[in-house]
Amino acid sequence: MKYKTKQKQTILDLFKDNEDRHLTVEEIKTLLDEKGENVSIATIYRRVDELAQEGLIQKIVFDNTSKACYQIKSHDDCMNHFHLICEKCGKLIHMDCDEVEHIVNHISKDHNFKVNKSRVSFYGICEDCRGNK
Amino acid sequence: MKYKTKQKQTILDLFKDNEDRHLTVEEIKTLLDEKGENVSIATIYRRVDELAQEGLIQKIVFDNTSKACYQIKSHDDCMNHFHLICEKCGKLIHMDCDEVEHIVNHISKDHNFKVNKSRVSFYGICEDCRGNK
DNA sequence: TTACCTGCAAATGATTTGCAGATTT
DNA sequence: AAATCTGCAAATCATTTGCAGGTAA
Repeated sequence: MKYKTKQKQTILDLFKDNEDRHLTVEEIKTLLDEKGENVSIATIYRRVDELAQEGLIQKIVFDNTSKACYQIKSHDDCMNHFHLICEKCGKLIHMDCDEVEHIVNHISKDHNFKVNKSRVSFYGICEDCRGNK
Repeated sequence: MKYKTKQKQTILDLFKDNEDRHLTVEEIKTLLDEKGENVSIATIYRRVDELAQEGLIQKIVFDNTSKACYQIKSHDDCMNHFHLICEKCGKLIHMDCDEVEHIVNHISKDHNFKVNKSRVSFYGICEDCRGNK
């Protein structure tokens, strides 16, 4: 991180405190406001974009929304990380699994494509909602 | 399709003529204009949304853009369909593969989640660009 | 005839940008 | 001091909506 400001650090810290969550820019704003850390929306957009460029967080846009989400990248990244999105209750389940790794190997070997990051989302009905039917 | 208008049919036909492509609303507009079929942007948004609701086409938003894409759904759908997106040249490769099917089975069985549709994208460097380096 | 459509132009929502002053290196 | 930042307000871009006719069932 060549340039470091209080605001940028504040934003990054928030991601560290929310390792397992996706945050929209608006959620970031609200969470920071609640902590008494006031960072303007424009700055959040700018820093979040930069953090994504620097590879510290990852940008994700789901098909059923118009807002971008951001999430901190851990060393194992999204390489073995799935999203299960319930179409009924909207719940987002993070699922860690070896299956993606298998695919990545397959793609590298059989399709000669070097994978840097992945996005794997499944839309459907979650356990709870299946029960409730 | 309970209600059918010339415009809606025109749009659906365009998707049929472009089975293998993702189209943005703007691309649809341009392609229709070129064919002398004038459908307003607002109508395209409305019909494309409806077609997606009806399950005839599918909405996709990639992480590196702010525009939604739409693509016709074939009977085998996106259940065994991957996206490989080259971060260097921007190329989008469609890849049909059994691997997704394996995962879907795994999710249903081991995670008790009924999958209706999937979104599997890998970002990285394609064969051509690997060679060019 | 009634329900739903169309195009247009105005409205909305998310994101970006220009600018003047502040902070980091 | 120079580079890059910040907040604010205005601008932009994609998408949505209200309305006054038009078309499909």
